[in-house]
Amino acid sequence: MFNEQSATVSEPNSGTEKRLLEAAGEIFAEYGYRAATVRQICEKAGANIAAVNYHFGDKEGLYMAVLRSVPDAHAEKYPADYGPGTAPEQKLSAYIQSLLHRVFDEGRPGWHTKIMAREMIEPTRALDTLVEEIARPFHQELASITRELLDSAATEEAVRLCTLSILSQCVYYHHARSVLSRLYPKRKYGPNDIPRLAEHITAFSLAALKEFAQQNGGISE
Amino acid sequence: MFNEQSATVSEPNSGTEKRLLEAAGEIFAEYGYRAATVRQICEKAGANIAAVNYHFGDKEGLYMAVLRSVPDAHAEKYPADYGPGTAPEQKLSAYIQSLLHRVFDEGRPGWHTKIMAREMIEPTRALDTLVEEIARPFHQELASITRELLDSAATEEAVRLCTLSILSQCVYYHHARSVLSRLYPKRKYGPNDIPRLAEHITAFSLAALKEFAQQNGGISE
DNA sequence: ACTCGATTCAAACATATGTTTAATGAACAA
DNA sequence: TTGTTCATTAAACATATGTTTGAATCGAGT
Repeated sequence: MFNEQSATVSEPNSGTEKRLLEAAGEIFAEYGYRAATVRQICEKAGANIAAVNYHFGDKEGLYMAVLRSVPDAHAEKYPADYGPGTAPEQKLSAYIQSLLHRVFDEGRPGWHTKIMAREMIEPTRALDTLVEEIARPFHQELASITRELLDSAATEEAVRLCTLSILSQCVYYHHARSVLSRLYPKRKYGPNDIPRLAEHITAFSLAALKEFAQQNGGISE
Repeated sequence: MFNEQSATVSEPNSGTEKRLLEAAGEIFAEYGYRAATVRQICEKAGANIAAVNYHFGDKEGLYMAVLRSVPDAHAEKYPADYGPGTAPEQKLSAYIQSLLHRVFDEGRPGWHTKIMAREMIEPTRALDTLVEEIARPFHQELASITRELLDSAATEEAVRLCTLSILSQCVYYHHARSVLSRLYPKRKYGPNDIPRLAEHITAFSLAALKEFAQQNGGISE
């Protein structure tokens, strides 16, 4: 068995573990679990090839550790800081802006988004954890905002569909960025466009929700 | 060099090529270019391992041939059949339904959607071809509908953003299906839900577009 | 029946990659 | 000092996978 202690309990090691996690985060996010190689990761971390197996058992152990190691670096970096008395319209705007920042972030919090995007297409055993710890609270937060904006008589299913409609618009610019950059080479759809995109998505979604609210919860079946 | 003739010109071969293309389409769509193995493909096609290299040069040649071999099997299977006099609202509805069918299709036309989804996350050299031959006409078709629904004074950029907003909702249920099935295990979001999803997306998008049209083209900057 | 090109086949080859192993070093306690 | 434990290292190992090779097989034309 490998050194399981140091993976969970922080110890005064020589930092190899930390460097390994850091390097693995970048590599996994950029190349995906399968395409990323332990040699690549170890080289970037300045560690020996056997370091991964020694510290994390195997490649999958390292992957899981990476996901566990970032208990959500995003929330503190791009907080959707609305108070309890804020109007739901402003909450939505803040939420969308925050999510777009997260989506376009290239640094550490960006890992989660990129890795999640890959897990969607090519799920690994880590997906269950990711869904429960990250996706579900994220969905629920937006769902509560949507519920406020819809009529109180709105079905849970209507709330859910609208939530997904809003969410999909935000993540699309990340998912489809390789296609968009080829379709519209002049428009970059990069981090600089966040304000413009956020404004559009917010207006688009608010308009739809307002209309639905007037219709008493929209397509309640 | 390999037998390049038979890859382009149809000849009375013993069908190995055709079976190879068929098998490769499924495997590539399911596992992605990288994870798919030529042994897997050859086994499914009932061909020898060397068949791929003989008929297509290498694995990438087979991949390209697969993409080239389906000049769009979808259009004939799920036509968005609206005439020239149709109201734009109905065009949008038909377009969304058609796209959802395409997205959820498991058979041959479904290849394109699945492969495109993978190319978005992990682009190969085939992406440029895919974008020009498939994504661009598809985007433009929806853009023309959006343009009709928006005010005539709408910016091209506004049209583009709204088009992407609509498109994103449709593809999201495919992209995120692994996450959605875990988030809401009771709701399947499978082929059976196409009518419901289409109705929601159409209503959501139409409501937003109507509002934008009243505002004279929405967020024209 | 024979020939020749195209096709198929089993086997080998080369490489990439995750993993293991045995040796070495470093820090520290007895 | 000596011995023990943890960490690191280079090398080897096992496997998977794309590709190549040379022989065998098939089919059409003469």
